[in-house]
Amino acid sequence: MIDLKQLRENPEAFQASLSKRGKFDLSPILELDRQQRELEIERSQLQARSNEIGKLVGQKMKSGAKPDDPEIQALRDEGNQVKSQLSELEPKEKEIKAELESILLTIPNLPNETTPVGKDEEENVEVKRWGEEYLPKDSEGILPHWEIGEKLGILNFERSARIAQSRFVTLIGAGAALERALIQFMLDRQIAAGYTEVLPPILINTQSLTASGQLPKFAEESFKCEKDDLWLTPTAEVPITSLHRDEILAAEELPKYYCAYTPCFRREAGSYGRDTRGLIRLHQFNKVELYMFVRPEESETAHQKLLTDAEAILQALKLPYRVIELCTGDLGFSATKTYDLEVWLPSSDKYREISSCSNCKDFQARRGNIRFKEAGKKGTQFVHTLNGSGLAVGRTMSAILENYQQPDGTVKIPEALQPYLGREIL
RNA sequence: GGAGAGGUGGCAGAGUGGUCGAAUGCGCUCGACUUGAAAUCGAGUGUCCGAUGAGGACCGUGGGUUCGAAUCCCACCCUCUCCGCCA
Repeated sequence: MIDLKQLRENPEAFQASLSKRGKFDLSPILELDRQQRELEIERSQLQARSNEIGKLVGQKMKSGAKPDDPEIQALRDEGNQVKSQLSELEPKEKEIKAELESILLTIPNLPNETTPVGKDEEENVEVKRWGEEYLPKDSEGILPHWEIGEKLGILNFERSARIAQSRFVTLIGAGAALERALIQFMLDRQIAAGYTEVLPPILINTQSLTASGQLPKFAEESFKCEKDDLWLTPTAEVPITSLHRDEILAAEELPKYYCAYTPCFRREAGSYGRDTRGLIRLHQFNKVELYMFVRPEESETAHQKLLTDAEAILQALKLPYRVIELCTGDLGFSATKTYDLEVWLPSSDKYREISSCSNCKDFQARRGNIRFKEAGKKGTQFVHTLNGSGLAVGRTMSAILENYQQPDGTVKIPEALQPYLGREIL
């Protein structure tokens, strides 16, 4: 959530910043805010009088006055009058507050000053490439990963559609083992890099999705259990954001680095016909997520670490990738600055997103009311939160299958992964 | 699913209608004592709105009763214990 107080003081700057992302009209917010504050002043004055009356009656009763004493009767009458005035004001103020809140929740984060300005993914900026020496030399006979996988009998889509729907996969034998090995490999690396492993609930409530920014705007993207106010998590970012929701952390506890393996569930509404084959776009996939709670002054440095730690997995697996920085038009709702990692998929002759590393600054912290306090200092501050995939497991598997395929139809296992899988070749 | 208990400040835990935003203990901060530390003693210590003012809000959430609600009433949510079931 954007900072209403700052918006009030500096509306032009907010408007200018947001217009880099798209069209947003902030004037209804400012108007509602003005009305709300007016009502609040009026209301709290009435409440002050009401409190005063309450105290006066109490004092007089204590010093022996009878309840039907005219003086007390008069105060009671006034009290009733004040109450009826309040009962008119309160609902009005509540309504305005609720409306204000509901609009605020739909406003995305402000882009960072350093975020490249652009209208869509076409204008993202490539930051670097890595591992070009590992690119497959010969594109002759290169198969897409789903063909490799089905030939090896390690993944099956047809049967998965029978079990569930399209956009699901069943991993079989070495395929299941490879997935499991990748998860373990990624977690081990990230734990070594300083992250604490968590295994959160993957059914999560509406408040959690609101805190991280998936709701209210993107309800269509998540699966919901209608009976229970529970949703299937679209990414571990969501439960981990709420791990410290409504908490005031001690400053010494920061930074907090978490990594989490979870399945992720996405409805992929609006992507009909895109990536219909293979492991790239599924309703259910596995991911190892990195998440940070840091002090504001640390967040830019932390962002670099996050990126480095995600990259380290691709480097260890010797998978060629590039880093791009998202432009303002392609930035996710909660992010102020995002680097995507894109891994090379030779079958489509393209780099494909395998990780997205974002700094959300205080945006999620404000929505989730996640603060920290410095001992001896007055007041609290919002933490900064960052999240990044480290990495998407299914997409990693497809990259391995494609980049490590051999002319004889087998697939080599990256060296670093061999101890985890217990074999060198599929 | 059945029965019961309970949700109060960083934690524990008092508080059943009137200076209660809330006793007490622990923790924490500062100070004294000490060569230093521990122990002890003293002072302080919630959050939010608001202009670092006045004032207001907050004792699970939302309503209600009352001049006045942490305290009474209603609904909901959550947690715990026992039984059943179950991995």
